[in-house]
Amino acid sequence: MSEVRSKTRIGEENIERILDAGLTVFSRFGLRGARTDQIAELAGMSKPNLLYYFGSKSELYVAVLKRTLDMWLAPLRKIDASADPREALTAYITSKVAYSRSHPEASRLFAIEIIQGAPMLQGALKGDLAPLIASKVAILKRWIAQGKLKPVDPLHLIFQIWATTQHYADFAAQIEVLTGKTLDDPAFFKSTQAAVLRSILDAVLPKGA
Amino acid sequence: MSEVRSKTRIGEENIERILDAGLTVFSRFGLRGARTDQIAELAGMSKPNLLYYFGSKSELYVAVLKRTLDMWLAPLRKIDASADPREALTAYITSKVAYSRSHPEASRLFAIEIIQGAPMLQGALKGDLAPLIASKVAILKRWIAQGKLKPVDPLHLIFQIWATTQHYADFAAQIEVLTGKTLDDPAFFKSTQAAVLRSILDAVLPKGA
DNA sequence: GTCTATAAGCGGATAGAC
DNA sequence: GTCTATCCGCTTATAGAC
Repeated sequence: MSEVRSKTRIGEENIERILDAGLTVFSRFGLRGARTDQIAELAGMSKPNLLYYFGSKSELYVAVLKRTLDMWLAPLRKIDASADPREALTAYITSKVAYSRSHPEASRLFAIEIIQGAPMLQGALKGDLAPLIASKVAILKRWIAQGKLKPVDPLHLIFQIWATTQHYADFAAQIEVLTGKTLDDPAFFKSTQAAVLRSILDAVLPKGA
Repeated sequence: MSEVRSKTRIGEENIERILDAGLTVFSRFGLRGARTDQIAELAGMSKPNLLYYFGSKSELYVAVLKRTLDMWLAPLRKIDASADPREALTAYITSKVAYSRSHPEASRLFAIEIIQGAPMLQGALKGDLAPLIASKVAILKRWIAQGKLKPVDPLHLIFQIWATTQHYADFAAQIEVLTGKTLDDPAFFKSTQAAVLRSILDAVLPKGA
């Protein structure tokens, strides 16, 4: 609720370290399951010191969510009506898979929050995400009307992209058991990107496009 | 670790109620975040009484996971080499989406467990799931060799099916914000099933099949 | 088998010295 | 700004009567 303290260099550094540590722990255990102790230790400081910067555990949780959300939505914002659909979708899907490799914890953080009913994220979903999605749905509809995409349901298409790209971050533990690989393996990363891209483009691009 | 008590009718009933309540709470908060109190209340009994049947919270958690896993894997087991690929995949995908409607909590339970690194499920993944997947991958490969499927990566195909079908259970809160609908809405359920089915079949069935 | 009461310990948050 | 010490509520689990 209250303001985060400190604007000195060392203070800023500590805040960054706390937010990073918070992301790691919250993305694994959610708000309830996370231990403040664990976050403080990971950030390399004492628990009271952490609480000097963030007044409470849930305040820190909200700060982590908020910081991560912008980065999370960046690739989607880039989809532009004037772009070529194939190129725009390719760029979006490619960057989403890359994001699952570079920021799996961010993906898992939102996954846990949403699985729990998005108690802290409801506002952001309704206030920020919903209008953003509405505008992108309009773009997809225009492309469909122009015959540049097959007449698929735009929302289901977006869900499909999210599901398949984020799956490799959220379910990495299962994927590693079944394949022995992670996205950090260059060959596996490449085959993943290709498989996801191909299945979606096949489903939405008109024949011969 | 220890054995679950009681084999009387009333005892069996209580055990069922506890397992059901455990699924509801664990699927929302995971092992750490779940409160034994809450599970007991939902099961309509006192906490000590719950602990009479299951010695500890994590023992109950493992029991819930175990009970749910079989049901979870049932549709996959049915995929048969002698079946027609289109029919087999249609049946599998259709039943997975139906399962996301009828048992969203089961889906979310595994999602949370796997996001957390599958600490309790590692054994089951390696011992039960891995061999099962290996056998289904072999079937998919045979179909590809016979020209009945496009030459896609079988594992990525399975991941794609899991991702897109389970997404509607795991991210239901987000989907409800964005569409105003849940899978309990008959029209939305139908459009979801159609969209998921079409995108995957389009991606894997040879042209004209 | 089920309850009330309670032990035992964890974990979030604060006090106050430095 | 950071630490040690500590408070206190909450949660798991047990004891023991019924």
